[in-house]
Amino acid sequence: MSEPPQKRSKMAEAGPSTPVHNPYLDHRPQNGYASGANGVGAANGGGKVKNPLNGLVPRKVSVQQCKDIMDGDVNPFKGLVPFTPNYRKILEQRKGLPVYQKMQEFLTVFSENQITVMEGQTGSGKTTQIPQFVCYSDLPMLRGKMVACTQPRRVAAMSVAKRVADEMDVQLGKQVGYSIRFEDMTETGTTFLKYMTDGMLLREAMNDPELSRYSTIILDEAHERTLATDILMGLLKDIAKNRADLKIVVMSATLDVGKFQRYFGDNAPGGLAPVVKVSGRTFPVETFFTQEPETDYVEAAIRTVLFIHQAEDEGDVLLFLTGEEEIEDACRKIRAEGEELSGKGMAGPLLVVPLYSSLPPHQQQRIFDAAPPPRADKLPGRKIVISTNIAETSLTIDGIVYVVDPGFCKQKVYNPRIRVESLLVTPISKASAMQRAGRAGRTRPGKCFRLYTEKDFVKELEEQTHPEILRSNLANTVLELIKLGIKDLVHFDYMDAPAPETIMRALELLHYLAALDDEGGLTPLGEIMAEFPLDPQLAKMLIVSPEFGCSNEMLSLTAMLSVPNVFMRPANQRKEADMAKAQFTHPDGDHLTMLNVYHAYKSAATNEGDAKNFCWQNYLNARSLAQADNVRTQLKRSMEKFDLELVSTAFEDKNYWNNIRQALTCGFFMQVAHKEGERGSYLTVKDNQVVRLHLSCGLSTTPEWVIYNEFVLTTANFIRTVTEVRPEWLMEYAPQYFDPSTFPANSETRRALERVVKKRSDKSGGTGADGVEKKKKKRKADK
DNA sequence: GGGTCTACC
Repeated sequence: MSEPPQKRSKMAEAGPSTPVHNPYLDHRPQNGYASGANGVGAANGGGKVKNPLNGLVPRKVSVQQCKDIMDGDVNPFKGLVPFTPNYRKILEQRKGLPVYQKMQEFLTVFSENQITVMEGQTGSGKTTQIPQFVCYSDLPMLRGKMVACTQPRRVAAMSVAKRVADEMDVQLGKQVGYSIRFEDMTETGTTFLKYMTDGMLLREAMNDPELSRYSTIILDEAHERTLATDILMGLLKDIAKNRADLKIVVMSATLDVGKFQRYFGDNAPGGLAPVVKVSGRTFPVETFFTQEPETDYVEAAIRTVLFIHQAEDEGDVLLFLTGEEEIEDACRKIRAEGEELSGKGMAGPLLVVPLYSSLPPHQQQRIFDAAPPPRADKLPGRKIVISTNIAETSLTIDGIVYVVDPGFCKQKVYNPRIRVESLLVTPISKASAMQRAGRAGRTRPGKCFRLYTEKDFVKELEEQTHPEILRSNLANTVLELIKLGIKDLVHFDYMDAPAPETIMRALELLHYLAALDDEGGLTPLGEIMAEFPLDPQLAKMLIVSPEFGCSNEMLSLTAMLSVPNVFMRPANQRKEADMAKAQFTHPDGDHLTMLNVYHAYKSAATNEGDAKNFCWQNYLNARSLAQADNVRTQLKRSMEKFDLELVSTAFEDKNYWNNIRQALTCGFFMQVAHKEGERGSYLTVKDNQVVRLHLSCGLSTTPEWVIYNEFVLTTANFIRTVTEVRPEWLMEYAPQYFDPSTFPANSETRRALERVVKKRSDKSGGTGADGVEKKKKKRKADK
């Protein structure tokens, strides 16, 4: 073996604390590293093999020292066992990645700064390589620390961790692992590089506000600006002030890296955090615009796809549309037109494949099928994928050469004034348009057809998509922030601050749910609510449910309400699907129907095959139900953790369903609508929005008072997943919210509430104690 | 008559 690396290190010589030997290595036995079977002594055959880490000073490791580790004979992270041939094969590939050329620059910036911004285009290799460079330099294992790298998506966290484990020649779940909801593939004391979802790191911060187990935190895909990443950025900026030992790397793909530099540059020279840029490895994409704006983008898109099929060279097409119905419709039309063209001998055969998230996995897989072979007359076959935004970031399809971009997508928007989150078809941003175009150049040069004018692109499209934090109801986020110890939510250092009204709405909700006290701190109930991975309303109804003797049922219901819709309704079998649903329908409300479905599923599904069969026969989404079951298990563990009783009322008891509806009321009393007039029209309480019951609603009558799970804004205002409630419950469990004197005089809602007050005082001669308290006493008395 | 972008805990 060559001379000890530190003698060659210019970097180490430059540092003030250049040691003769590495002081950190003296601590190995204490911090659990290199002990037992993985230990240095176990594999090095009597100390003849030198540890490549000897003499390295964490965070002052030079590029040469890094390369010595990578090119060495033994794996210093795995008990000095020799590297495998596979390791060397992958290493050669790694050396070809653009980011490898930036190792020197990255290590220098990383060594000298607390916060580093990394701009890397797709295909640069930053997601796999930068965390490894950080590990070589940071050497977290020598101090019992970890490097975290966050991802917006679970699959990414899993697949990248697997790849990096291979690259580092270690077993996944040992030195390199991942942590996502439902799955922790890490080993305490062994794992030093952990890929995880951003939401998972945020959860960890709730119990470890300094994130003290990490020496470096890498936020990847920060340009996506997920809610969790945005909150983490604010937190990390704050934590970094108190933890000089914490390093932060923010990785982004877009050109708008200046915003990250400014945000993280408070203490940097010129107010800009240092940036390292690395280009990607993609092929050029030629972009075309229309001359005139299109009036009907779906029609224009279909026309363009057929034009490409007839006029362009071989290569698959990706068309972006906004939703399931639009996509299925376009698929049918393109298939029909394609067959006609093919029949006339004007074009080759087509394979048209839809892609959206609610599609069952085996159908999603079809996007990877090969294009049909050419016909006898040599006209090439072609695959057309018609997709939602899922193909923009989450799924990559190789072989796409042509992208058709009508310029729209469905986006969540939140209106705090009426407290409604809805999906709207909106123009995409420039950044999104660039991302879509890039999908054409992954395997060879491609073309992107934009169905809007260049002028509109330049003048009308926003630079970036509005970050999620500006488009969401923040009830959940605000609860998390308070749990994280953030006192002043309005002045928290957001990269983009949400509207104060949005925060106010969240605080108001939490206050009414009794999660917050008058000083804005968490109540004991609020503390528990924050621990549940649920919206506050759902958490509340679950936590109070033991008082109503129905916590087993509420576990099932909250799980069902936390997963995508379980009812399937294929376009050509709507009648059959509706009939199947009717078997489960409870006349008093959709929440109760969902519970019926869950119970039927559980009794039918004793094994996986039966479960799938039951779902198939009843037009139910097997994936959703399996997910609900998974969620339920997790929630049940939380219930047990907080000693919340798991109880049921006997099914024969006349209060079985009422108890469930009352617990529901405790969580959702702010989502109540009151019937106005006889034409099936409702008015939401306080916000006074005119709404109608959604078509999917299974109520047998139109009750005077209903609780709804969702407000949907499509062709009109609808409320979805609706259950009848009694006004007595509203006034008993949410006396403040339903105090008649807080409603406008002469409003129909106020008069209805006053009638209830009168009826109650006639009956009992008084108002009585707080509802939940009374209920508690009643249950105690029952025992 | 009317019906679900994508993720995450």
